[in-house]
Amino acid sequence: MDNRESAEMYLETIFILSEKSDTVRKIDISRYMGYAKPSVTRGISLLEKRGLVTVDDSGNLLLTEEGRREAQNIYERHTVLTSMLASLGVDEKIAAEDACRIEHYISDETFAAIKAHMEKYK
Amino acid sequence: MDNRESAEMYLETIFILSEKSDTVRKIDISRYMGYAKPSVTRGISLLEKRGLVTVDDSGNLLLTEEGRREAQNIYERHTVLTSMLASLGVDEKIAAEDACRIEHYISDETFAAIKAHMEKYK
DNA sequence: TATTATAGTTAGCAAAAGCTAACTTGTCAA
DNA sequence: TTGACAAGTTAGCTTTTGCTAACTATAATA
Repeated sequence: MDNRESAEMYLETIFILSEKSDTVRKIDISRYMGYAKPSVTRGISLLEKRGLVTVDDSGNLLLTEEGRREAQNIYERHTVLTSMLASLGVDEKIAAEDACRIEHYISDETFAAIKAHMEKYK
Repeated sequence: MDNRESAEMYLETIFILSEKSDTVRKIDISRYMGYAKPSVTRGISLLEKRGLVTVDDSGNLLLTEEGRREAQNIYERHTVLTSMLASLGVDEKIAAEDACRIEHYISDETFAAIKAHMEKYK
């Protein structure tokens, strides 16, 4: 959770699954990400400690306000980067895969520049 | 050395230092990367095992043909990505830092698309 | 009620890649 | 020749983040 890729992927996954269903449990994360249950247990508990996620009595995951903000940021990076790559002619699937990796590594400044560029030319 | 970022950074560093000086030792890598000597000892030995680097009797590092090819690839990614970001208006220094991170994570296809795009508009 | 399935946890392993402490070795100067 | 510094190695620690094995607890079903 130091280079934050892992934490960001958990957040993004919670966010994505929340859009599709009104309840998201750890097992859903586990299946979606292809991770073993104990990995998810720990991953989520780290997010809880950071105040980004809460878990209610029924085991439903909820993003806190800060968690939601972060998740949305990452998801936006994902979509903008994917469409940027696709606009360069990269195959849609590969574009999404690459976006999914680099979304964690670019600075705010770089992302802002890419986003501005995409808005200008769309 | 699994997501290959680390190995690629060692290769790239050897390549860059080779351009500036005709001998490159582990201590030079250590200073350039800001890593402790034992980290470099291990990093380089993994590259040796993979046949990407050799070390001569005087302790000079030499890229093998394959090592050189890989190092050059990464370095090219670095330069192309940096100028791509710079062309979007990202500050030169930040562009280089970001390029240095994402150069390890984009697919060949994506890199080819970016490179083609840059060549077209330069 | 007893059984079984599902969700989740605990304990502990593994790999990668950084680190420090402390050692060896070789070279060069006094 | 001796002493000291510089380069490199060895041993072993640390963190992150995946994993499996085995457990618990809850809920549904026979």
